Amino acid sequence: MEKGTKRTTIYDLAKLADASPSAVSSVLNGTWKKRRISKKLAERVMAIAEAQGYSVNVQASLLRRERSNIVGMIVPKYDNRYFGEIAEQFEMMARARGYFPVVTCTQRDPELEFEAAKELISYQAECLISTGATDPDRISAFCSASGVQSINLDLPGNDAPSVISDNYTAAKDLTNLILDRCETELGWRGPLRFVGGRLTDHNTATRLKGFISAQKERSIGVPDTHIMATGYSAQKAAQALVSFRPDGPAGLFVNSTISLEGVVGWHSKLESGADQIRYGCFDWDPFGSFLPGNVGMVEQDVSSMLNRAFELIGKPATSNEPVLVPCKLRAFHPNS
Amino acid sequence: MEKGTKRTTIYDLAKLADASPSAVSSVLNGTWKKRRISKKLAERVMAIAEAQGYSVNVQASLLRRERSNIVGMIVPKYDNRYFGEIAEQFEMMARARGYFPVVTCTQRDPELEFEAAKELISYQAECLISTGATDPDRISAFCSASGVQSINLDLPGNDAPSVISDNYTAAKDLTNLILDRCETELGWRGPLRFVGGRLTDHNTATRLKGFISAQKERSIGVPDTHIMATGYSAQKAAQALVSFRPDGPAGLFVNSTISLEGVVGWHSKLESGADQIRYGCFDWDPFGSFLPGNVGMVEQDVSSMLNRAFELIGKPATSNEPVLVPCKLRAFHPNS
DNA sequence: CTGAAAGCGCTTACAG
DNA sequence: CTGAAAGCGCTTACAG
Repeated sequence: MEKGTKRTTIYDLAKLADASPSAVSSVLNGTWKKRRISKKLAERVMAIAEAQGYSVNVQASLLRRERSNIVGMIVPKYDNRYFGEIAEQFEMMARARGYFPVVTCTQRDPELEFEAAKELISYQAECLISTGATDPDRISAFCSASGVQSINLDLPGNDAPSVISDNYTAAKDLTNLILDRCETELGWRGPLRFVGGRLTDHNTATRLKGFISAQKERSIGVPDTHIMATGYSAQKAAQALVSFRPDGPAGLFVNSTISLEGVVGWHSKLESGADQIRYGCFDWDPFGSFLPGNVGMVEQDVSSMLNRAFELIGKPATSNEPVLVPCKLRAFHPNS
Repeated sequence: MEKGTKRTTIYDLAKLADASPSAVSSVLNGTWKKRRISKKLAERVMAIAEAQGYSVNVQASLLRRERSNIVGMIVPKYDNRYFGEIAEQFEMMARARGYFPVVTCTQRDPELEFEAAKELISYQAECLISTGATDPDRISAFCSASGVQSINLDLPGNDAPSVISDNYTAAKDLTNLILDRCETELGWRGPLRFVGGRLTDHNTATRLKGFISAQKERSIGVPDTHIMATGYSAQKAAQALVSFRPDGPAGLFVNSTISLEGVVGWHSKLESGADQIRYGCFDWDPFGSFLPGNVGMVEQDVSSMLNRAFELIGKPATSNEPVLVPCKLRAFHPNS
């Protein structure tokens, strides 16, 4: 409970306990047992430390040990449940493993991404997880130049191990769900439309493949005009749809909850035929099941992905072939 | 681009540049101009540093300077837009001011909160912002014992300056909005019900006051049974409503988007009379405007709150009287 | 059972 | 214009 401008150090404690700084240090970091320091001294030191509100200067301690315990993560945004959950679970899991997690949000900006990575490395991060990074290879290169391990999450890279969702299978499953619902509820057989994302984005491209292939298996051809991958934002999704005024049944594969916002906005403003629309979304949001027309959503398995990522930490990279993690498909009740 | 187990240090650079470590250090941290080091040497050093992929060991640098640049923030959850936005904006604003932001998510667990605070202080955080903390005073006490500044955000404390939303006014405005809509759309005049949160929670209590007082001004008395502040979770909100089967018009003041989930679930399962229900929510979610029956939401002004908080950093505390920041009320189109 | 000493990588008054 | 030296707070072989 000392009040002062300077924080208490082991030297202060040593003086108060009438012991050497070495002994104090050893008591405080738990090595006193094997240094065979007397229980009596140990207890005295611990009591004094407690009374002084002492807390170790980790900066100094880790500098000496040449460690940092920091595992860094960069994440694009907290504006959907997916990344929010990733950040949250990452923190908990890292802490449970004795690391000090530092998560940085990089606003989907490649420059910020790289700056954040450099800063984390300056702070001696021991491992860096790049989540949904636009340019993961640039970060991996910088990391490896600094002797720091890097791992890609959500979006794969070539120069470091990657853990990503099995986008292809999940997209296929979702497409089949939408098709089934269109058939049973509307008596309509497709083809569906694909809304949101960018085709240059790996995940979008993979999902599109699943989308196409599910329909191909039913002998449904998808015209190019049905692919509306115009970007990541509610406005862009809404824009893509502005010229689309359905005159009968229609089905949409919505890529990400961000696009979903735009789709729902468009849907709610249709003056007629809204009940002839069905859609499903790749990504999860708790309000999803209450949105009219929404038949189901894909929830990515964040815990499993992170578990796989943590398994890679500290291990030498064997292969950069992405680890694929299955997603969960959540189907909603029929819109009768 | 050196590859090796050891990171490059200023000593390595000094050897390569044939200069002293002091000179290298000074070149690299920008003080070389005032130390009048020759431009020639400076440029040589910088070129070599670049070539070696050198990045300063901030741990060592800040230890020497007796600083850390770290500003810590603890936040309960990323499971709604409010806290997600707080974390995101905090990071950007901190970075813009030259700090190294570290955000920790504490799962609404008082113990985790305190542990996280201690850890942040061990890492020499210079200031700690406690957002929505269950026991902010405990954290303030620990901080002040370590000579670290602390600031409360979202939820006030007694032992450190607080920046919070003007819950009373916003709740009153929201209540008035719901009442107005009930009157014009349903021809019904209340009283409304209050759903979600805990009365022991400061914000809930304050919002409840605004809720009551708006109705009092219209001479509407609110029976105790209309106050259903049974906790923070979708299930609890849904549970509270399970026995409530309206046989006519009804209006709900929903406290937080977490409770909103429960309310919307309940609402969507009503077999009849759903169109006679109106509700508004204290907190913002982008899907809010698409939820049937939702007349409007309160959006807390995250930027302003954080601006006020940053103004306090580094300044000696003058008063612990909470700073109140106005909220924005977002009204949705009539559900005619 | 315990302490003196060296050193983690940096910075900065001080003395040329 | 530049370097040697001390020191930030800790840890840990080493020598009693």
